[in-house]
Amino acid sequence: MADPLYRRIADDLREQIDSGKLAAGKQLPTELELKDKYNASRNTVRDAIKWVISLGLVETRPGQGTFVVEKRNPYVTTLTADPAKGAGGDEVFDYNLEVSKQHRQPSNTDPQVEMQKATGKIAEQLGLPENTQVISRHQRRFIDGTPWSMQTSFYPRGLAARGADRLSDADDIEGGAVQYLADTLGLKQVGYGDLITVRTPDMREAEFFKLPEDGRVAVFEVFRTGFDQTGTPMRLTVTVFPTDRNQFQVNVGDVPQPAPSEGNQQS
Amino acid sequence: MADPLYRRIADDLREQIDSGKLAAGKQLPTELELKDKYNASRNTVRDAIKWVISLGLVETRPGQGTFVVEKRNPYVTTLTADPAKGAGGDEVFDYNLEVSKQHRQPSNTDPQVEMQKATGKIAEQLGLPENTQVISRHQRRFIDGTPWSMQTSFYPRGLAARGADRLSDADDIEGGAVQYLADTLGLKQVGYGDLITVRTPDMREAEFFKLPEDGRVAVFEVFRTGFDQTGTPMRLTVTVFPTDRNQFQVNVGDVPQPAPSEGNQQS
DNA sequence: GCAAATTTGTTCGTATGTATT
DNA sequence: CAATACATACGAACAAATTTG
Repeated sequence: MADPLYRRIADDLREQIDSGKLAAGKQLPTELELKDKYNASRNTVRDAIKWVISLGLVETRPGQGTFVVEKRNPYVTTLTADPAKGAGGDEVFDYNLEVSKQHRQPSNTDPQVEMQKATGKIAEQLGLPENTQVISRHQRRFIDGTPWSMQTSFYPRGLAARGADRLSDADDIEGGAVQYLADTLGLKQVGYGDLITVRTPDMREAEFFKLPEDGRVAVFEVFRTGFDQTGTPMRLTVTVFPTDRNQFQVNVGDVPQPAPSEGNQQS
Repeated sequence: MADPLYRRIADDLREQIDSGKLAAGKQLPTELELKDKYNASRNTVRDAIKWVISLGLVETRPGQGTFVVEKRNPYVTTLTADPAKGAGGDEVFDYNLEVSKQHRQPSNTDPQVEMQKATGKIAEQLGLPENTQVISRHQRRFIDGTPWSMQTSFYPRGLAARGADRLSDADDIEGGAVQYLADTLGLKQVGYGDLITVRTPDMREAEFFKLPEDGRVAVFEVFRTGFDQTGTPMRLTVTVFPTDRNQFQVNVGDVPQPAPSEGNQQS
């Protein structure tokens, strides 16, 4: 019991939440009530609450109170493409299809297209010199109306110059960009590599996903590099997903059909 | 300037770190110095520091000061097995091999073997009724001496009864458990599925990985379910990795040899 | 090895501001 | 508009960890 007071209070709150005595969505006693209950000052009680906030167990709403966080129903993205569709089909199409299969309603914004200079990681993954012009296509996606992911695809600008000019259009590309590149330039994506990382969200991401500004909810950042038949990177897709509502599935070899995780709930 | 004072101070500190004016590993001014610099109280300065801590930019060390965090060199785990080795070879062997390839020194503890009752997710993934006896084999791994992952594999107890009794031994299984099961029982792992999730670490994990106790550094939890030739789950491996020093690579189709990310550094 | 100085950690009190009901 | 509840801010004192002389 050498632990500081605010930690002991926090541990007691945590125990009540873990045991289900304080159910998800329920309101905790107010700061003033807790102050009396634990014979502590209001500041100490607030320190205890900050601790359990940091553990991701509760959240405070100004003027309302402190509430036990509700677990979200995670959406599972399968990174290993269905062989039937070839390696890494259309992102948007796949996405809408997969989400529907989990009986949830997908939607997405129109692509926002920009010309940019490739820097750092983008140039590196695409195998281009720094500051080469690239086409950037950005899209935001929702599931059942809640923001789910932000995606930006980068293509070497040379592809548009060589005839794939619709890459620069701010419209969805029917059948997907990969199929379009195969049709117009004979450029086939024969494989891709995904690099999965986790970091704190930046301000734009926190705003879009409605995450707390202090970065306590991390985001996945997935870098997908697609390769053509010559082994050259043909595109890089960077997708950001909040870790509190997303999971990934990777299947290798023979995996029985109803994948072990489907429309599930986290422990 | 409607922003509260502690946020303005925090933003100023953040800017100095992002711009490199405060380099990684360097010490920030002390709380008393910052208090003078910003004409704020010590408590307000401390609130500002707590904010940048939450953003993962700095850390405080009692008695020493506040320091800009050093980025870790991430270790990249490839989840899609090399086809040459068959689907999902030996975990330990693969691990040591892969780590060596990234020119870093792997090590791991001896397995800690226990008999347990399958509950919740474990029973579900293994396709067993709740409270069925399972063999649990737990191991901890290090890279260059720093703790890197905690892994627990669960096998239906029936496998040991049917002749694979070394599953219950607290020793490394030469050539890997998957190979051992193939040799003794003719049970071949023909495929596996990985489910990648992120959550806050529990106390044991925080202690082992030396993570801050308040859960601001999340962990990956990867569930790997292995299937035999009949499509039956033969084992479940749950591995926990801190997100601040781990990344995952998934390759599908033809991906050129020097994988795009190798011994790299995060942006 | 110890004592002093430095620096962050904990706890209280108090006052006022802002958001919501 | 009033009441309630969390947010911001300051001041103060003592504790604990670490470094330094």
